[in-house]
Amino acid sequence: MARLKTHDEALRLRLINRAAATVFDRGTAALSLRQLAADVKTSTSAVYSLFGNKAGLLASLYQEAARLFVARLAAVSSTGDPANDVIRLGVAYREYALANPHLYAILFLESAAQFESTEEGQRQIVEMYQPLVDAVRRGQRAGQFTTELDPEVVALSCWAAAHGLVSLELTGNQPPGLPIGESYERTLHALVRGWRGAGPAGQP
Amino acid sequence: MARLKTHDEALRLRLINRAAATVFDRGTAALSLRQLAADVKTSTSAVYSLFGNKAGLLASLYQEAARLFVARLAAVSSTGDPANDVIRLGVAYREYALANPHLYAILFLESAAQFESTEEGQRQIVEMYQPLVDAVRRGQRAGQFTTELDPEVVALSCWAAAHGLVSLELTGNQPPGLPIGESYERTLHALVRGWRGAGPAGQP
DNA sequence: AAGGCAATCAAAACACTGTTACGGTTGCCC
DNA sequence: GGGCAACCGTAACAGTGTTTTGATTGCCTT
Repeated sequence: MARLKTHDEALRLRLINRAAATVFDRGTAALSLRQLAADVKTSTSAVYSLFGNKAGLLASLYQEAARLFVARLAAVSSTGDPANDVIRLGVAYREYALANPHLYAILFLESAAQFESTEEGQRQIVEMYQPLVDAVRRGQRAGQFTTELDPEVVALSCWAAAHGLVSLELTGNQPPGLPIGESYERTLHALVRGWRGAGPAGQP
Repeated sequence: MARLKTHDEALRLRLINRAAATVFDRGTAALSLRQLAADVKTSTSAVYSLFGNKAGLLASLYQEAARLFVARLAAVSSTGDPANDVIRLGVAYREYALANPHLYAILFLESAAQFESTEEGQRQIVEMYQPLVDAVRRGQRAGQFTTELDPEVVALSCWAAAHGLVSLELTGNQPPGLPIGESYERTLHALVRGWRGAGPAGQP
């Protein structure tokens, strides 16, 4: 098993950085513990001492990816137009995903209920959602969104729209001849417009 | 390499069915060619003769999953209310995904630009999109959607919203305490409402 | 109709993978 | 300083996908 917090913090960092680099441009399936250990001039048992196993290493990468992601969203300043803030958060979401496709994949695609089900993972998810939920709440106060629903519900739908478009784009499941970049902001605008008024009933 | 269309079509079917069953309830990572061959009372080289390699086998599973998916969507009849047809297509989409999570994963999650980039894969994608595009086009004619955009764009946004919610649900990335099932139809309704009128400019 | 030939499947070897058991060295604490 | 636990290098284990080898088989041509 793993004993975590004694000696070589430096080795731990080197392993994490090298692993992140490999995953960053070749994916988690291409990450070999043997190769990783050789790259950092150590041996596989170091990985097992520090992270327990490969899943533990990937969990650490998950946390690192989440940290960067939260920072990216936090860098989106809030203006006096909350509805537009939601759009801008969505744009930042896509920018992060396109800039770090493999880290994004760790966060949202190949997680398969491994890290998120832990208490720490749940906390990370809530932290990632927070800026969007806040923007929606401000938008409700400003009369830009319906107040018949919890802000979390509206935020989830915006999150899912952004995630859906980005993930179709990254996995190559977009229909040919339809560049997603051109539809992206338009879709977010349409969704925001749809949440402007009206609950389950149909009138705007 | 593989020579495809000679002898044992029966063996090919047994392999596909068994592989589909395993992937269906344990995922592609848990699919071992050795175990698969043993289950069907043959040897690994049969797999290589028939499918080339594991990727080829998974490509065949992709086509099978796509076939089932297209059939599921085609089973959604079109009514006189196209906007509502879009919602019902979205519901069918989620039903398929929840009933066959691993096949859905093959189609949209772990594809990583393997099968979709082929010509056959592109054709499959277009075929899957078709019912939704048709419904949107009917909705445009009925005045339920803006006519300032191609129906493909509106359809893509609805597709992405459904895909986003379902994929967050399946991978466990939903924020705690927010069952997606309750927000699902509401989100689709909001999006349809948002596409009712107005192009890039903001007025409804 | 019989022989030759290419294709198909079985068995085993190869090059990997993650993981675990074993030892020696190292650093800390009493 | 000495005892002791922890860390990490080496090597073995179990499993994977793939390739090679070889034998059987079924079809096709002469």
